[in-house]
Amino acid sequence: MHSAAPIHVAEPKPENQPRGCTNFKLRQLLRRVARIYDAELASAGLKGTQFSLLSQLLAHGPVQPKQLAQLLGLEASTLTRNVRIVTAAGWATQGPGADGRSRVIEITAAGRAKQAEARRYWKRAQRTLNQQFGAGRVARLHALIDEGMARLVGAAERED
Amino acid sequence: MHSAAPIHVAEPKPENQPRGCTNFKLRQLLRRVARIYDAELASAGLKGTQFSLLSQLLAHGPVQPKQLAQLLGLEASTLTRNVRIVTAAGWATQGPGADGRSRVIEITAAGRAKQAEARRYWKRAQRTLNQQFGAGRVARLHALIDEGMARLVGAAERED
DNA sequence: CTGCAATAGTTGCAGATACAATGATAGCAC
DNA sequence: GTGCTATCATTGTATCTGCAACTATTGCAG
Repeated sequence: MHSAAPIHVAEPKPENQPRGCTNFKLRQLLRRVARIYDAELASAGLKGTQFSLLSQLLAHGPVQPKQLAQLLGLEASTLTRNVRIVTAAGWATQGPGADGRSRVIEITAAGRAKQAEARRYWKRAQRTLNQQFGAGRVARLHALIDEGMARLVGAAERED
Repeated sequence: MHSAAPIHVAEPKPENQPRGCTNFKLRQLLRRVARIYDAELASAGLKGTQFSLLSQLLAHGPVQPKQLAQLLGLEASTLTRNVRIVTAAGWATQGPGADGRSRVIEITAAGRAKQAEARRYWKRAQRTLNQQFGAGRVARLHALIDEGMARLVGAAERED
């Protein structure tokens, strides 16, 4: 795509020179995938991002916003707003941190219950995706993402 | 399917039971990747999505919103708003369609110029990604997405 | 022709996301 | 202890996204 003139005659070997826009392809895929998860998670009244947030809070215990943002790979400003939503729903609380500037975010009992409830629907969504996308492909996709993300993170850190 | 290529390594046969949340992983990756593209495209005053939209308009000529939404894999309502932005910028126009309900969207001369300008920055972004993520990995990612998307689309169509 | 279902697009609402700017502290040099 | 700088969080602004509801047309059955 993204070619003014789509004249590529024969598919060149998909080897070391990627064709097309990775950003666009990823975006398209994410939209489809997110739809599957959101459709299931809606039964628990959650969005995929909120489920991820609660899961991360559950796994890491009380945590500082900055650290949580890093765990989720989000901008701090985005995290502020995402946390506000789950806090308003009563699934998490925000208290003062050790430091006067900082805060501590913690999952509540209601949050744990909601995460547990949603987890069932999440599993259904993951099963649906595995079945439609192909379980082997999903596994290879995960591996590719894990490898590539590590490199992107490394490159970004070297920039600082 | 990249089996026609020289066998580099014996794929360490990934498990057929993927671990982790595909939705979350994709989201994380997209955020990092989009950042690379958006940083470059900002030099042309464009976002990645806008570049995709212009490129699609360029490649397909005057097109109906519904069809354009399908090409981009977007909801019709999302397309309405995205088109509004590029229209406001003077990069596209919306006229009445053959049908009284429908419309026709078309790229303008300014839009072509902008896309051409942005294309240079897009290339830089893609090169940066290839270099950081690994060109081979990007190629494999594309292949995986292409295969998987076809299956997701097929499954979605069977649901209607 | 009338009424009703189907189709195309838009709007209302909610949320996700980032960058830039701002506020509020904290740390440190002197 | 005063002032500069670094750190952490939030707010302002803009965009992207989808679902549900609504509007405007069209097509068609009766």
